[in-house]
Amino acid sequence: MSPDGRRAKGALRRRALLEATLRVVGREGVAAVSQRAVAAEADVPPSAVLYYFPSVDSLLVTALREVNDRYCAELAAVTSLADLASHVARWATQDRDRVIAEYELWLLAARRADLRDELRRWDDAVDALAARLAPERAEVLAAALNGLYLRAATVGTTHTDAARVFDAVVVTSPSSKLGKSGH
Amino acid sequence: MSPDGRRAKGALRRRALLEATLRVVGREGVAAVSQRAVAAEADVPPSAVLYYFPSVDSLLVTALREVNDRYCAELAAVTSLADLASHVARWATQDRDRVIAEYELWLLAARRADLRDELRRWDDAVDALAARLAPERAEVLAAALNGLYLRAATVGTTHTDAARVFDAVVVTSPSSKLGKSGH
DNA sequence: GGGATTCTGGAGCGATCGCTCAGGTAGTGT
DNA sequence: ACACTACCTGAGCGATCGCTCCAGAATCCC
Repeated sequence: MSPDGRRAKGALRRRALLEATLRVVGREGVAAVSQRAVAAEADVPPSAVLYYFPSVDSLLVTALREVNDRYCAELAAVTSLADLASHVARWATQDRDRVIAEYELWLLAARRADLRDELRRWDDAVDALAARLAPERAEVLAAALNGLYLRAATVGTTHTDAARVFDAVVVTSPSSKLGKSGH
Repeated sequence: MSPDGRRAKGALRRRALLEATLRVVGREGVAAVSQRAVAAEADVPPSAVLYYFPSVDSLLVTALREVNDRYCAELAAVTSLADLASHVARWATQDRDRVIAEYELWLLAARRADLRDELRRWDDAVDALAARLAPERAEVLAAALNGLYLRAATVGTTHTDAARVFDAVVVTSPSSKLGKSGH
């Protein structure tokens, strides 16, 4: 192993560029990701972008893969429907920009054949979570989660909103919904 | 009323530009909408774009509003859950490009404050439909519809898939799902 | 016909894009 | 100190962007 100080510095800059890319996507969208915009956000010269990545596109793709990693990991760590509801509520309240950024990247993946596998990872993570939390209602839960995720990008969804929907998914009878809503 | 041939011709070109815009969005995404790209798609000179619309952006916004009109009208015409399921299935099979295009425009609206009302129209149309088809389960149905719509852009959802999810939304007991699945 | 209005479209300006490249800088091994 | 190598960067090229401008063609009103 050579603890080459040069390489270490380089790896640090590479990471800074990736995070700068995510910030730009969150703030202004995928379309705003350009060599110069990311460089300015990361406070490095524009040519550094194309030194660490073969193209601007590959930088974007790498950032997308990283976002997907984080999302899948977050879903994998969810332990219960109540836990899931609080995640959804947090997305809708604090992380709205992040949710929109993820949607933009998701849409990018939906359009490009070479990113199809990233879409699968996303879907598989959702399906696995749904199957784990509500085996008999997995399909509905997966659809509801995706739907709430979409709503989170639109308008503020509160914790009780999300919890109520998930309750309704697994409840034994719709009339029992009168039992309790606010936990 | 004056059947001015000049204005009639102009209105025709204006409409051709709008539909060309939607085709470009469907095929290559919002980012690909440029003065020259739309002009080429509509087979008019580039300067015509900025004659009929004050800016490229306003052309895009007008196209977005039109897409939203169509989507809301389509939802308003749905009569039953079975009907809704067949719509979802058709989106996923034949209209995948259109769905992706609508998502791109939806995302554009989610990011811009001046298009917030279009987002509301979208959500209201979904909520109204859900309340109409399943009054006691409106929230879940709305979330599930949004979730299926998202899945439609990803991977092929069949008619029975959608129907099964909607059945599960309104079914009285999850154990009754054993009754019939493949219909 | 004449004149006003509406539409058409080519030229081109300044800005930005992704990307290339030659040369400069800095850390490494001896 | 030295050459060596890996890392870094400013300048700039060709292409495209949104948009302006203006001269000409088409059409309606009189």
